Amino acid sequence: MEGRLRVVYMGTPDFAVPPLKAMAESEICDVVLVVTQPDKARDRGKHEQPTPVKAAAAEAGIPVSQPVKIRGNSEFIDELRELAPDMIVVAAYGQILPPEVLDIPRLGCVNIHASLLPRFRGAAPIQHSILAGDKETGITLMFMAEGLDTGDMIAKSKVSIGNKNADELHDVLSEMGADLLMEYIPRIADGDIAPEKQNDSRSCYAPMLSKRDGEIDFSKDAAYIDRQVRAMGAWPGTYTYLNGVQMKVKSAEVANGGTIGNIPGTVVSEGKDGIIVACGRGMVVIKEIQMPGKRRMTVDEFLRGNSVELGTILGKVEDTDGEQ
RNA sequence: CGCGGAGUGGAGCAGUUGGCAGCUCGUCGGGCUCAUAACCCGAAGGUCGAAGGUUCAAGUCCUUCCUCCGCAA
Repeated sequence: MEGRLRVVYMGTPDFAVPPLKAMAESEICDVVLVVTQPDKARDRGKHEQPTPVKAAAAEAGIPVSQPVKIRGNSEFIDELRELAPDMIVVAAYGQILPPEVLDIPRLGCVNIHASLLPRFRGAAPIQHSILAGDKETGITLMFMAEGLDTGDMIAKSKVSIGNKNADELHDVLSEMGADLLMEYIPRIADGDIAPEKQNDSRSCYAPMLSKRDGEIDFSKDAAYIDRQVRAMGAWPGTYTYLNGVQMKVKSAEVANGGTIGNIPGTVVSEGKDGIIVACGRGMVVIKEIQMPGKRRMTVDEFLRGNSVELGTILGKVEDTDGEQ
């Protein structure tokens, strides 16, 4: 390949930061513009905060653009066209790119997706791969098409899931994404690739998660709850209710023994190792929790100053709360 | 100025209408026991987040500030 590639980078959350940094430090391309979602008022205090990608771009001295909406925004699309990028690289940007944008770069639009496509197209592939109980997941580098994560695949990189939670997997995948991207940028420029179509019949979706996806249903299988706790990670996090008060479950796993006969959610044992709770099938031991206004702590710590009666049933108190 | 909770020995908590600062666990010492995360006896360890104010007297009431956290996004 000849000279440096002109690249426009689109991304928003932490996941998209390592690839941006890798490109910014690279000799093979110039990131001429970073596109990220508009700042939003978030967190306690409600102050507007830059997206992680914006912060990283600022540090690297790269100009940033934050269109509220790209589709139908001819002004912004013209701007992109004038930049004449060789390639647009996208990682968890948060907006669907319209066809006019996909056609702009000479070498195409390349997306870094955190799953082994065609499995788990969509917004939350990492979480869903854990929740589904998959043994492995990975990164797929692909060309973007009009559909949601349906484009031709350029390369994949795999990782075993094991007992990793979503946060750990996120960090690993994010770095893998950066590595895979840097490995393939020159090859894409030289045409040294063999894009592969996705087998649509084997695809499935990983829809965006909501807060409610974090509520534990103890009537489920203990193994499922174990996966749920790992899948939800820092956000949305898993929770249940202890005597009517929300209790975040930060860490839990399947407990040995398969006692039956208890109502799901019943606390059957408590001690240094955690609180053991009956599930629809099997039991889980809750090891780390967080109560409102309190910091995250181990169950051992919690029990020093609080007591949980055996037989207490965890879960939402049935009352007039007519929300569903 | 989005709503709200919390800062008390190493850890987690209690502390009533202001009146000697407590509990559980841990730590250290000793004892019992074939033995133990068990049990018994004893000890150390706290400027009660910071500063100011009210009071004979403030962990407790008032003011300001700092830190942590839940909801909401």
